[in-house]
Amino acid sequence: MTAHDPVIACGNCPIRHNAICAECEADELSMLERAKSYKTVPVGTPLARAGEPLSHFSSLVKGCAAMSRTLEDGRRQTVGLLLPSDFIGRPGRATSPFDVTALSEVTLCRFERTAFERIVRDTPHVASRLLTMTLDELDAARDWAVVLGRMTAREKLAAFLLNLAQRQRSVRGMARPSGKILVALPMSREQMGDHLGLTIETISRQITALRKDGLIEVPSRQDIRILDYDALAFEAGDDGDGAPIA
Amino acid sequence: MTAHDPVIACGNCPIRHNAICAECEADELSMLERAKSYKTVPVGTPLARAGEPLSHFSSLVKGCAAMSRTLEDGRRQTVGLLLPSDFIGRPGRATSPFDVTALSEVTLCRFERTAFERIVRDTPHVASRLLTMTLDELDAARDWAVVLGRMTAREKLAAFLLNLAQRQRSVRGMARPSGKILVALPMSREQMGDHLGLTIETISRQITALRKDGLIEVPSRQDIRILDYDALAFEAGDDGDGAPIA
DNA sequence: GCGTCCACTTGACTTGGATCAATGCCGCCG
DNA sequence: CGGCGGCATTGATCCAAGTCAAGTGGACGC
Repeated sequence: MTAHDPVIACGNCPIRHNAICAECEADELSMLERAKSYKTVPVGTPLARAGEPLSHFSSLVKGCAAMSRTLEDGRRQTVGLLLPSDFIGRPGRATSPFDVTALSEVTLCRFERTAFERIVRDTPHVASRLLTMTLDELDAARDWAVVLGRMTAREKLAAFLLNLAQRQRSVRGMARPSGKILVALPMSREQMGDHLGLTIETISRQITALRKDGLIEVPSRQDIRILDYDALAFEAGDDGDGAPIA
Repeated sequence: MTAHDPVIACGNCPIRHNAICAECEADELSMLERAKSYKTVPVGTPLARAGEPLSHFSSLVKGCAAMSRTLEDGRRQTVGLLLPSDFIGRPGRATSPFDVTALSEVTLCRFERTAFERIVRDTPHVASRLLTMTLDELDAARDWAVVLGRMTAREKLAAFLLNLAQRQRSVRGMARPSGKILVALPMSREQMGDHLGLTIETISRQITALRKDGLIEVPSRQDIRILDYDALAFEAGDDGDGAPIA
């Protein structure tokens, strides 16, 4: 993206990790250092509420959160699952268009919003990195539209498990996995339903079906072991051409 | 977003229109001028194919296009409707993740990809504008997920008509409309179905239903007149709080 | 160790939208 | 002007997922 490769790493904080490079002045680094602060919150904490002001731009360092919208009659749709390296908020807008809720204990790397806007404006590496991240999120959101609009319940569940497996692995630095993979479900069946546009009962039935078909094991409520990655990818309508399912 | 307001306008081309400002050097302007070229193609032209290289970054100046993915079994989902000011392609990636097809005669303002990447890198205003546009598209894509995941066929159609009405008006510089509005449908029933995750028959039935309920008129196959904007917004689950339906 | 609670699972039935099958309508071309 | 072809509408039926209603089972407190 830029002429500089990221060099200086900083734990799981993607802003500093990806946006600062050794060739650039130390000023940028110290500016980011001064502006950022870490915060850890327990499971269930609302990190943002739709329409309400958001004082910080944050990047998720640890844990898992869900971005969702709830209609007046109670129907809820999760529009994004946030895992480490994903961000909350945006420069140039004071309010969040969605609710964001911590699905587990969550650690955030936070930047006060106006300070962050200044950083984005003055630091081409950060702006460039943020653009790349946003474009990637956009592609992922559009991929997910295919799942929501055109897939059966079984395909939706398979796509979800594969997506989760890939993202959990990629955080740990692994490429496309294969064979048996233990996937940690950081959410209840209800939240899975909200993510996939299904009811809790349908989620439950499809988990049972995939289990009976030998594609997955369910060691506990919050874990699913994928027994045959490629077979599950086939169920998800992924023809194996590497097209990412979100 | 930036310290500079856009001043120089250029027809419907959003890059130059929004990204260049009178306070900045003339160099930026002439660089963009040299790099860009216009191209007009007839209805049905493929503007991009999923997985295949994309030589240009383009912005849509006139007409309408659909971004879609087709599964192997023929199921298709439109993941984005492109209207004037929307863009095709992205810096930093040579291939398109989706098919893009012209739904009408389309005029593009095109920048050769590597030249555009240089412009984005060297011109903070363009980069900043592109980031804002991408963040807006991301919000819109996530809003659409609520429609696809949680709405009934009737609600989906209502949301679609409202969305189209708003976007067609906003191009012409109007805010949220009300009363009777003629919406031009730049697509077949099949393409509407692909956009909403419904079949052609369901689209047809729901149009008939909304017409019989006095919410819309159907003067021709490619036009729908909204008779009561607020009532239609109610059908779409829009509580009128101004929350955009995509 | 025993009850209680709550999330999950399973079963029975309903229903919204898909599917299959005509039929209608309009534009176009000879 | 008349026939042809493709899109759109309408009707009849089917089925996947939703809804409503019991169970189950593991975690936790007492």
